[in-house]
Amino acid sequence: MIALVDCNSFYCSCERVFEPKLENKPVIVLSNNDGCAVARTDEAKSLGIKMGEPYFKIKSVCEKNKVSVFSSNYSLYGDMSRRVMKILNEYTPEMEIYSIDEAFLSFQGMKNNLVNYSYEIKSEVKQLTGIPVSVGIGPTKVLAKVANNYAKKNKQLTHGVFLIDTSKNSDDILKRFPVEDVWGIGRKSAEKLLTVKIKSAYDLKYANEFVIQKMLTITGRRIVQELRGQNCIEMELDLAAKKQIVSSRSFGRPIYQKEDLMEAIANHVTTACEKIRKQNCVAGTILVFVQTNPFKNTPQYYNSATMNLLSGTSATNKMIHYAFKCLDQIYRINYEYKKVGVILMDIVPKSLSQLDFFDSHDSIKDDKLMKTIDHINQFQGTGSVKFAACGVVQFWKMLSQMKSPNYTTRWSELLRVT
DNA sequence: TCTGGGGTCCTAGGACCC
DNA sequence: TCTGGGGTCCTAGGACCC
Repeated sequence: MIALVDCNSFYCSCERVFEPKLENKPVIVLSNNDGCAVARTDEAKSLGIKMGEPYFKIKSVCEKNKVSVFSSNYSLYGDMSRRVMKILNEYTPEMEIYSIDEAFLSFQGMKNNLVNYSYEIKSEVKQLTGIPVSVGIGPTKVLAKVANNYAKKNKQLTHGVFLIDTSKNSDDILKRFPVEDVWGIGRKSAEKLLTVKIKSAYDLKYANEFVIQKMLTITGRRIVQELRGQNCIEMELDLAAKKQIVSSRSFGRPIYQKEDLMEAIANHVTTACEKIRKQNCVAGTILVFVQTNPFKNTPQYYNSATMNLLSGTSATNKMIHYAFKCLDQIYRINYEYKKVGVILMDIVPKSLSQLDFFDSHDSIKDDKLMKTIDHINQFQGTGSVKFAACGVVQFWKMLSQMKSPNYTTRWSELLRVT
């Protein structure tokens, strides 16, 4: 059996840990730039606040109902996530960290009462971190997901833990489970399935798998089989290296000048290169894109430029240089830019990277420089040393007006109890 | 005024090879 | 009238996830 442990309204729960008076009150957390609601507590959901809804549209609802609104605080959520995952790992030798707030736990070969075991996990996580979780258990990942969803939606009945198997009684759950809520079935697939009258997880489970494959490709067929209790989606036990690394951000205000775009891009390159060095890899291709605001009634422009490097690199200085060359190709004057980003691709382990005859690969000097920079920034804080191209004022920075303190990652912002 | 960011997998079709 | 068969690699775009 496999368990899916999922933190309830994770970002909101993190905020509540350090502000307990928010318990049982509506809380939402906004995306970057204070754009959309990306996490809502049950209380906020029942006010009708939808996932991904722009904040400016719900602001009045929030004010009227005294909803606590937070900008996202990723250093806090990342740190809380690490704490939760560490505890989960003590309950199984095999675990897949699926996202910042979810993990699959293998219960293979365990003889315990799995439901009771899961209650134990749930209460330990709550006690040691303050984060409430729900646990779904099933013979496959898809069924564990169904079980988790059921546990979350029926808290009174399940107390946050639910097991689903391949027995007849479980079919009753699947009958009442909308097919669009099945893991891997999105809006488009649900629309297609509706044309052949498949509306529930139950309908999908007993559909002809070859017909489903025709409609939804092999991915859809796998879901059918998983619903039947047949394992098709493997557990991924070790942290796979990223195949592409993206750093991008919307601006807090409209940007016109090339110099400002360059500054932002230099920062994105810095972030992306730090990540790629962390996984001991180099990138063979860089892509830079620029974009105006599609929601605004202004002249629209989107463009990107790619550069294939002769030899892979992870050196920030080199990559900034290439990124600027890309920008030269796509920058057009007089547009109101809203967003730029950098994507690193063709990522391979540094040890396997092809060197080049004319020394455009990472020289020993570059390697030393990057190591030193990473080391300083690790101990003195991100951005303590950086390339001048990254700028100092950074007035293009994003909005983040309601951010909570970095309670767990910054000495100066520790919670004070008075 | 105001609408996020970071990923993965799959397929069709083009280009190319013998 | 009439033009093979089998294969690989690459890319863009779609769909999905959190």
